[in-house]
Amino acid sequence: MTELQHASTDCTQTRSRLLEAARVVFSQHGFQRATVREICALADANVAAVNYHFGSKEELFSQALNFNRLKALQAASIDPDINPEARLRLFVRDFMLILLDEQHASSQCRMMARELADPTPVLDKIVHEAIAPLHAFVGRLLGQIVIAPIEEATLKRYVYSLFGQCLFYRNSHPVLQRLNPDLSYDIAQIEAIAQHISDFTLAALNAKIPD
Amino acid sequence: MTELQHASTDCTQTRSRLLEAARVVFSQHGFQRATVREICALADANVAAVNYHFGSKEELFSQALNFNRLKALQAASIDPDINPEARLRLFVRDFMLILLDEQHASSQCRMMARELADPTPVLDKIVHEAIAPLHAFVGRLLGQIVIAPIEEATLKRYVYSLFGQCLFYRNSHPVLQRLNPDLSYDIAQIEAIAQHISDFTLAALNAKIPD
DNA sequence: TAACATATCAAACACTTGTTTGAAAGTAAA
DNA sequence: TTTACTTTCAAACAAGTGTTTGATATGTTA
Repeated sequence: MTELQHASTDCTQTRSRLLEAARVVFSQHGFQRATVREICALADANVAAVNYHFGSKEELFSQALNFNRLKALQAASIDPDINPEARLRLFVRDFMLILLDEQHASSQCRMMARELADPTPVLDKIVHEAIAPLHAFVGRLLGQIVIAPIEEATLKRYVYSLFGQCLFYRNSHPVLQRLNPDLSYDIAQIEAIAQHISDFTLAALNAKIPD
Repeated sequence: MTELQHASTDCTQTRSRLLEAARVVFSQHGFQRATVREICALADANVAAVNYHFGSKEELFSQALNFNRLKALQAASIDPDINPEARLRLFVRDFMLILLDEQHASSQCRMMARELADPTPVLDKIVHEAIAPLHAFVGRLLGQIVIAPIEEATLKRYVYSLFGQCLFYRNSHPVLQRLNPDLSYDIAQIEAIAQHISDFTLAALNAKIPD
């Protein structure tokens, strides 16, 4: 059986069930805490299935990663007919939906966010294929908003300030949950958060102009 | 031997060596990945020492926590003789030094920051004793800067925006390291980061006034 | 010194983890 | 059907983990 057949015929049912289960479990517990046994249980497969189909837990994680949604996000915020400020608002809104909306079936991206603070061997791939382009994209976007010429290093700090605000809601979620116990995000709340971040960031950027 | 003696006599040498080693190892690897064996090796003690002196790894972690530095930070930024904006700048500077300066012997605080995204049984204690007061403190500070009356929820989002920017440099450190491989922070760089965050935040807050 | 509590240690325990194995079941072509 | 190959499975493996144990040292007190 060739590679191509291996990837398309229905003998891959278990394989794709594993991938989907992996995304759920990894995004919930992170690479380290997620166990092969839990993934296999969710996929209704034998414990040995992961190593048979993927070779290792790490390779399963790597193949479960999917950056399509992040790429689509950038494509959607690139329309030249709308001004940069509005494009930023669109971007932040979609980004926060990816990060926070559990219904949004974007566990492929959420499983990524968990690993940023806790290096796994796959982090190099994540940074190279997803984060670096994303930072470059946001850098260009912010560069169009701040009209005055600014140094590359300064622009970088703006990018960090924006991502810092966004990622806080995901990274510090366990803390926020304890600070107000009835926390849960519906779409309206996520959009409100996104609007705050956009307002806050745009206000800071625009105030830079007079300098 | 009473409890009091137990805490003061020199028979506690091993005990305090364990506490110090725990702070180093926990702040480096986090609670989950840190191993009792590594802590004991660093403390030059037997593996059984942790359970003999503390009962469990978790209790060792709990006792190794120390919020004094965070409390001192708040006390230093409360001087009423300087205006709120300058107090904010002081706070952010000290906070970033705690978060980023490896020399600064503040591993007690850094070991805390690692756990925020990855709940351990001790997170409740951390949130209750350290983070909640810290958020409240920064909330009051920001409230003095934004003169116009704002809702409690809005103020909260300002606090999140500030902490998000600060914590980003710690939480996303593995990512930043890969984005520019020659990354390392000396005091001047940390102060530059702190200044950016303060500038960015104050610009955003001041721009809010006309609304 | 003798008796006693405390502290240290090597070894083992109990458990979880990712992974491997070898047999059984399923599938498709000859 | 027979043959060859793929997939599944229960069981075991190997390594790492926090913890416990029982003996041995150490220090204190009577």
